[in-house]
Amino acid sequence: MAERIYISDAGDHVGQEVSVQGWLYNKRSAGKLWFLLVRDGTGIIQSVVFKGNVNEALFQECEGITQESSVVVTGTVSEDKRSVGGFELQVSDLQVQQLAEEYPITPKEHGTTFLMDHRHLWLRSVKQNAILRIRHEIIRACRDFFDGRGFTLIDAPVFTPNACEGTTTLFETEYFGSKAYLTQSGQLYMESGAMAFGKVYCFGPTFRAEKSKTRRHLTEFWMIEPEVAYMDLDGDMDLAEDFVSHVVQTVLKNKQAELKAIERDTTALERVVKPFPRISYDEAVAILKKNNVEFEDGNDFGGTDETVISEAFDRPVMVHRYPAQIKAFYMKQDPEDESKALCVDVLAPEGYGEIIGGGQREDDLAVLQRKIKEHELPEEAFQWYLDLRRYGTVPHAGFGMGIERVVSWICGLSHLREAIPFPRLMHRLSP
RNA sequence: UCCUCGGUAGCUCAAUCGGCAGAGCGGGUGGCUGUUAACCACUAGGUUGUAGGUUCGAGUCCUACCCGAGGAGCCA
Repeated sequence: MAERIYISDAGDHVGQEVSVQGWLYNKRSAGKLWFLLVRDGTGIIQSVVFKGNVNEALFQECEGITQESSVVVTGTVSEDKRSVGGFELQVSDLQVQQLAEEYPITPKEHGTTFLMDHRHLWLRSVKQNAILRIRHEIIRACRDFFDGRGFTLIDAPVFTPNACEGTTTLFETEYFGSKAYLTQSGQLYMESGAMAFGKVYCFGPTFRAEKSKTRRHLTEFWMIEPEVAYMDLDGDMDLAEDFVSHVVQTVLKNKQAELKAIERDTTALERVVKPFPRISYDEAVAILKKNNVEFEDGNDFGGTDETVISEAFDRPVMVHRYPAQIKAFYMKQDPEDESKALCVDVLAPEGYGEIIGGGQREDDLAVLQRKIKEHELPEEAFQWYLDLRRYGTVPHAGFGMGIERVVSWICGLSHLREAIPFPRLMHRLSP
């Protein structure tokens, strides 16, 4: 009985008879030869069926095997430069588990709507496979980073009773006769966690009912949010640049094959090492003015503004101290300039825009109560949050990083929808 | 919500001034001992998003609607 192996390990079995359990990716014929490209999720191996080596019935069967039929191929592993991947299988036996129906995704071009309609099958293709493996590596690097620094994972709830940043972008749902909302951030809960554990983070899905149809938005996306007690804005920026450079360098180290599969030029990624430039909002506005961008001082930056600012630097740039007016109620005001908030956005290079938003939180009870009133938020719903300022309040800070935006940036994707297995967009709820 | 663009074979697209609805891929049949999205020959495949209208004649022009894509705003 031939040993069952994964295609990624084929190089360790040259000269041995092994079997591979997978699916037919593509096939070609040349008279008395069949070239079956078999994939098993770990790779693709060319399996050569020579008429003289197998019985007539098996050779005949090759003709009928359709794309994506599930097959178990047995043969001897050999090294061959003519084969993509360098190894191939000289087939001695082949079993068809199931003869697939006509497969909709052919090796030729398709439009994105069609591919998105078949997302459950599209995941099988080489590029999508590579992207999602990189996503996995990014997530692992994120967790390793915080786990290795003594952070405790504190899971935030998905159902929430109130908004943390306005109500227009919340998904509302019925909850035993009252209303609940799907979370748009775990931050308020992380602040609670930081007061209990010192250093915490959460990682989970968040939801925004923004009616935005752009390549940078999903209605459901994954966010990792650290929060640290006794940390100020500078410490927050130190943490962010350590974090981002660790994630990028880890992917570069461990996922070269996948980056090559998606044809990502990694020279810009190799420059992502600390320190990152830190500029104030006012300095960022000056960059826009210098580049003749029409911009009204005091506004938030748009997508093209962010691109212009980030193009002034060769690595991610941290923009801090935005006008307090355009930021959320929980942001602490800069004691040296009350009109500014102690916040920071990290802008990725190459036009990928904001990947991180965070800052130091307001830790004074009276100020927070006043802000909640000013933002016309229901104070009732925030009593538990205000308790954090009543019982041992301390300076604290944190940030949120959108995983898909980072995947999109590291992979060089043109759209966020390929950065998550099953994207949820304004016009896309299935598959 | 607003702006722009689009909807033709299973898929990707073409169709000149309003004049016979076409190609590649995929499917089917046959051929080939080293193919790399193989190739060669033959073949089947259509209610042109929907509903009206103009016209001798509409994929093409007009009206309304439906669906989608990109962008704006907003954000990670």
